[in-house]
Amino acid sequence: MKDSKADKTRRHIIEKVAPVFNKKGYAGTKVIDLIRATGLTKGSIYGNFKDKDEVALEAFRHNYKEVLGGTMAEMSLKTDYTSKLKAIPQYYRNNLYVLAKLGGCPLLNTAIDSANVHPYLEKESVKAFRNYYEIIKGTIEKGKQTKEFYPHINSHQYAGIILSLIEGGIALSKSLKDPTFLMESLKKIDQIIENELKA
Amino acid sequence: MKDSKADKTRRHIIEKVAPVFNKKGYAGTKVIDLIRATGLTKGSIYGNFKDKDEVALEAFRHNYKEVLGGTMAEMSLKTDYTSKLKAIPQYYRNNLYVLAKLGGCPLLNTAIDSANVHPYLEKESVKAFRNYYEIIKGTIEKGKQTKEFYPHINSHQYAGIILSLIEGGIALSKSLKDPTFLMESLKKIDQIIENELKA
DNA sequence: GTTAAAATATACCAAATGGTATTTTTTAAT
DNA sequence: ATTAAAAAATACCATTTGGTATATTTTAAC
Repeated sequence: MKDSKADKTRRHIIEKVAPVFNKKGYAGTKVIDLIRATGLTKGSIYGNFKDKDEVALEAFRHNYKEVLGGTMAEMSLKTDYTSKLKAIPQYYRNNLYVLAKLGGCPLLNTAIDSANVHPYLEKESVKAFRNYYEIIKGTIEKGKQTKEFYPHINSHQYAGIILSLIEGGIALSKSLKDPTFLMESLKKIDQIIENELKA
Repeated sequence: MKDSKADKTRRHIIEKVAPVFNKKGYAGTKVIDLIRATGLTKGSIYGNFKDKDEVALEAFRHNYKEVLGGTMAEMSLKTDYTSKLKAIPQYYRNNLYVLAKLGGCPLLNTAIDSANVHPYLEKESVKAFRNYYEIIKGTIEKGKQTKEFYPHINSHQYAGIILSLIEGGIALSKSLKDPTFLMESLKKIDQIIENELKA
C-alpha cells in the first residue's frame, strides 16, 4: 500500500471536509470552507484534487462508507437473519455521535442537497440509497429462505418501511433537536421485526 | 382585499419560484433561476422583494401552506379522530402530483437544504416541522380523550413514527423514483392507526 | 386624454467564487 | 549534504453572483 505525502493529504482533506459537505450541501459548501476545514491553502487542495466536484464526490463516498460500513460490520457479527436485521437499528443506537458529527444521514442529505444541482453526485447518492435498500431487502429475503421469517412477507415493502423509519427518524431528530424521535423509530423497527416478520 | 399590480406580481413570483427553491435549495437557487422561472427581469424581482432571502422565505411559506393546508382541509372534513388521523396519509395518496410538482416535501427539503447555510430559513423550517408534529400529536391526544384511542398511547412516540414514515417514504420514493415506497409507508400508517391506536 | 405615481426593464457594479500560474518549501533518493 | 521531484503556498484572474441606480413603460386617478 503506497502512502505518499499526497495520499495522506488527500485523506486529510476528505476526512476534514466530508462533514462540511454533509452539513452545507454541495452548493452551500464554498472553497473557503474547504480551506478552513483542512487548514490548508487553495493551492494545496487544488494540487490534490481536480476541482470541487471531485472533492464533493469523494467526501460523499467517505461518509457513505462510514455509515454503510458500520452497519455491515454490526450485521456480520450475527448469524441468524433476525439478529442481522436487528443489527441495523442497533448500529444507529450505538452511533448517534457519528450522525451528530456528520450532521445527519449522508444518504438522505446528499440525495436532497444534490438533487437538481449536481447530477453526478445525485446519481451517486441514488446508487448508494439503492444499495442500502438492497442490503435490507436481501436480508429479509434470506430470512425467508431459512424459515426465520414468514414466507408471505413482502421484502420490498418492509425494506422500504425500515429505511423510511430510519431516514425519517434521523431527519426529525436533527431538525427538532430531539433524539427520542430516532430512538422511537428504531424501537418500532425492532417491534416490526419481532411481531410481523418472525415466523 | 387590496390587489394591486405589485401584489399580483409578488404572488406570481412566489408561485413560480417556490418549486425552484424546493428543488434546488437556498444556496443552489441563483437569481438567474428566479428570472427564468418568473419570466421577469431582475429589476422587477428586486422591486418587489428586498433580497433573495425574502423571496426564499416567502417561497417556503407558500410551499408549506400548500402541504399543511391540504392536510388540514382533508382532516377538517372528518369528525372522529381516527378518521382525522387517517386523513393525513389519505392527503398524500390524493396529492402525489403536488409533491412531484414541488420536488419532494418542503418540510424535509428545506430542513436539510437550509441547515448550516441559512439560519433564518432553517429556523422557519423547524417551526413548520414542529407545528406539523404538534398537529399530529394533538389529534392523537384528542382521540385519547374521546376514548377512540387507548389511554396508554404515547402521542409523542406515534406522532414521530407517523411523521418519520411520511418524510422517509417521500424521500425514498423521490430518490429511487418509485412511488410504491411512499404508498407502503402510508399503508403502514393506516395499519398502525387501526391496530395500535384504536381502542 | 393627461399626468403623476407605480411598476418594470436596462445598464451597471462590487464582492465572492472557483480555478490557475508561479513561486517557495518540503521530501526523499543519491 | 546535494539535488531533483513533489507538494504546498502565494499571487493572480475570469466569471458568476447578488444587488443597485437609472431609465423606460405601464397603470390608474383625474
